[in-house]
This record gives sequence, C-alpha cells and structure tokens, in this order.
Amino acid sequence: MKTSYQAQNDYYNAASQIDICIVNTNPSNNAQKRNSHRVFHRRDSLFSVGDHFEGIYVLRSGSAKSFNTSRDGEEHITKFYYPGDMVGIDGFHGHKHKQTVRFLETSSVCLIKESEIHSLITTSSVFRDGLLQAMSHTLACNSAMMMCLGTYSSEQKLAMFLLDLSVCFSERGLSGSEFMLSMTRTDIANYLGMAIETVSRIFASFQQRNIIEVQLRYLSILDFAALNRSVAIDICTKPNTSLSNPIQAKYAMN
Amino acid sequence: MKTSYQAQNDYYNAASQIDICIVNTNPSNNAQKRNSHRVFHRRDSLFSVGDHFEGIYVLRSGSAKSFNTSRDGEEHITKFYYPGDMVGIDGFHGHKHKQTVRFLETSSVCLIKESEIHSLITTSSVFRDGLLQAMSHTLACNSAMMMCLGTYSSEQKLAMFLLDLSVCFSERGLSGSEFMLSMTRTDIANYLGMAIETVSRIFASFQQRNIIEVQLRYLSILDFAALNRSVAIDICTKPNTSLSNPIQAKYAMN
DNA sequence: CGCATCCTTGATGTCAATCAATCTTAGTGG
DNA sequence: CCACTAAGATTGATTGACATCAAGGATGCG
Repeated sequence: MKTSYQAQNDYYNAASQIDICIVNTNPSNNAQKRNSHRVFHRRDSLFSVGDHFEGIYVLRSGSAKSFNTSRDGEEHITKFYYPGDMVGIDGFHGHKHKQTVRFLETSSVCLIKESEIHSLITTSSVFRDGLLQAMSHTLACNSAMMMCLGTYSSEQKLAMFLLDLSVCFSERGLSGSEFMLSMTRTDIANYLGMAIETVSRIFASFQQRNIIEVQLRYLSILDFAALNRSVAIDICTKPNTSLSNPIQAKYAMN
Repeated sequence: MKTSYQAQNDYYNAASQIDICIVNTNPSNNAQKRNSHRVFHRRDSLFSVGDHFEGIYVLRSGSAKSFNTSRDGEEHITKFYYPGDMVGIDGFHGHKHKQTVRFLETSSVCLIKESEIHSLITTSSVFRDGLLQAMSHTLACNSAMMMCLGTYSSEQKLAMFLLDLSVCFSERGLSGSEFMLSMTRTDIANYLGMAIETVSRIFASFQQRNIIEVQLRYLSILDFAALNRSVAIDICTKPNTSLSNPIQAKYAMN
C-alpha cells in the first residue's frame, strides 16, 4: 500500500508562541541560537530523570515522548511532543528533571538556557506572556488528559487520541486526516493506560466500521463525525442515548 | 467516637513560595492586599468555566476542588486545593478559565491581580522563581497523577491518595496521620476515576486490615508502611512479588 | 536469510462498574 | 424536640469491559 502522503514531522516554520518570541525579541543573536541546535535519533534521550536542568528545549523537528518511572520500574508516557512544543519545563523545580524525554525519530531541538529565559522574561513582555500562556495551556491539557484517563472507556480514549493528533498536525500545517504515527502501539497503550491488545482491537474495530484506515504506522481518518460521536457517547455501550443527544463537534471536521 | 484531633484547614502562616514572595517583596501594600481577601462558603464557586481571568488566587484557609466538564455534562475533579495553593493559573491562556473551582468548606482566598503578577515577575526574582517553580512542580504532580489514573489499581489509587493527603497536611504543619477529609466519597471517587462504592469498599478493607481508621470524614492512618507497600505492589493481586521487592518508602513515615 | 521487534487475533479470567437495597447523618421546618 | 427529607455512605449481587495469557503473522534491519 503506497499512498501519497506528506512526510511527517519535518522542520516547519514553527509558529509556536515561544518560537516567535525568540525570533521577535532577539533577532541579533541568531547565530548563537543556531549553535544551540542539536540533532538526536530514535531512542536517544534528551534528558533523563534526575538530570540537571539547563533550560527549556523547543522541538524543531521530529517527535518525542516524555515519561516518568514508577518505583517498580514501570514507565508511563505523559505526553508526545511535536515541532514547536516546549520540552523540559518540569525542571525548574529543584533544577532537576522529573521525567525522561526520548525521541521517537530523528529530531532536532533548540535550547533556551535558563539564564536566557530569565533575561527574556524581564525584557520581553511578548516572551513573558507566551511562556505564561504556554504553561497555562499545558495545565489545561493535563486536566483534559486526566479526565480522559479517569473516566473514558478504551474506545473513547483512542478516539480522543486520534482527534487530538489530527488537530496537532493541522495546527502544524500538515494533513489532519492522513498522517504517520511516530509512536508504537505499545507507546499508545501506555499513554492511554490500556493494554496493547486493546489498542489493536479498537483500531481493527474502527477500521471495520470505516471510521479509520490504518496500516501499521500509517493512519487515515475517514469519518471524523463518528470519532467525535465516539468521544461524546461511547458507541458500543449506550446505543440508545446516541439518538437523544445531538452531535456536538468538538473538533472541526476537515 | 470523639477523638481529639486538630481543626483542619484553618488559617496558617502560609509558607508557600508565592506567599512568601508577596510578603517579602511588597511589605508596603499589606493594607491593599487585605482588601483583596474574600471569604466563600461550601459549594460556592470561585470561578466557573469560561469566566474572565482576573489573576491568580492564593487559598488562605479552607479547601477547594477544581473540575472541568465534559460535553455530556459530566464533571471530573482534577485537583484538591489546600491553604497556600495557587488557584487559577489555567486562565492565562485566552484570559478565560478552563475549569471551575468550588469550595469544599468555608474558605478565604487572596487575589493577585494579573497586573500585579506582571510587575512582580519583572521586579522580583524571588517571585519569578517562585512562580516558575510552582508551575513546574504542578506539572510534575500532574504527570504523577496521570500515571496513577492510567496504571494503578483502585486500591493503589486510594493508597496514593491517602499518602498524598498525609504529606499535604504535614507540609502545612498539621498531623499527617489524623485528619478530616473535606471532600465527599463521591468527590474522591470522581477524582480517582472509580465508583463511589469501590471507594467505600476499599476504605472498609483498609480498616479491616488495620491500615486505617475511618469514620465518615474523619480519617486516621495507622500503618503507613502498609499503604506504601500497597502503592508499590498491589496487596491483593500479586502477593508473590511482595517478598522479592524491597519496600521503598516514597513517603516518610510519621 | 535469520533474528528481533512490532502487531494482530482468539480464549479466558478478573477487577471494578453497575444495579439495588439499606442505613446514617445532616439540615429544615412545624 | 422530633418528624421529615435529602444527601451521603455502606454493603451485597450481578455483569461487563478490559487485562492477561497464548500463539501466530508481518515488518524491517544487520
């Protein structure tokens, strides 16, 4: 199956707030900035639990995951990162990173050193607002994720995951309906707090119902409305309520 | 059953970073500060989803919960707040609050207006560091919570919840082994993503095993080690592994 | 090619949600 | 003060969603 789709997670003119800030406020030291760029490969770690905090990283290309480790050595993925995302904010507290960040593919990052952050915060109101808003936004996302983990069924979790990914790619100027998953099924399962077999089964179920088309890492969303419905009302369990409730589109349908 | 225990969640000389910051950096406008204090009662809302963001609140006494609402009207509690906690950081993004904060008992809060925040950030490095660290710490807590919701069994969730509460009260100068729960069973269940009946059953089970003593809102932890073990290795399901793994105490035992 | 990683699919077991009934506590008004 | 009500909490019985166990197929790299 050779479908034409865009290469994923390439460098793009990152329109993230933080990125804009740096460019706007510090046009002079672009050379210095470029020096702080670094390239990593799949399975490389950007930093690990306990590592000294140097500053915030901005992901320029590729993708990554962050996870923390429980006492018994189990890992739990808390977030996937895509170009433009800030990575490593968790390190301000105690100057140590609380989780590990590992790349899912060849990626490049740019470091904003802590000293830079402090000076930018005081000198640039754009940067300050950007940082506060980014953090604030992250907190809101975390809340949504907690709700998802705590109350959604496996099918709802996966539907939400796909819709979120879709939005994520759309925001980055890529197709929101056809993309490559840069993470394994194991990663997805871990992230959503379910068994890998369940992920597989629900993907199969979605495919059978013509909601998605999935072939290993390649994924295409065929029926956004169905996914949306699935998040609002679990398809399998309560078919009776699906008629009484109007479909509320949380996500734009492309 | 009339046991002597401290009144909970009273005003205390809040030692939170943010609090210290304000006092240290703005000793002049204490009068003004006091004007921004407000008192609320049980079931009152500090703000609701969509409300305009005015600034960050610091909880001075009492307790509160924050929750967001899904499309079908279901609520999900994302956090409980105790004196010294910052409330409302989620509002920076878009100047609107993304969740509702509601009080669990009579409480008082102090507002740090957005304009104040901006000026404090630029003028006071103590405040700046405090804010960044507090946010960073919150992110780390969120990660831990996600891990809990995603991978822990109900018993582990509840054990962790109790231990976290214990630490929370200890940090605030109250007893970490004997305290009042200011939230209902329903709130606890909602927060941990489980059924209220399960909460009740596990409380009963803990009590039977002499791990805790619980009488409605009153709770006393008798066996910290057991709770710790429970978090590390689920007591019921895998008794065979409990011998091979040494007990690693995440929480200090009081 | 051969090995390791990743993914899929079926059979079985179990944890916890749900349903249902009862009891307790707290709040209200006569 | 006590009846009355509503909210909160407990306990038991049943069911279902999902994890686990087990086996096999696909993919990709050295």
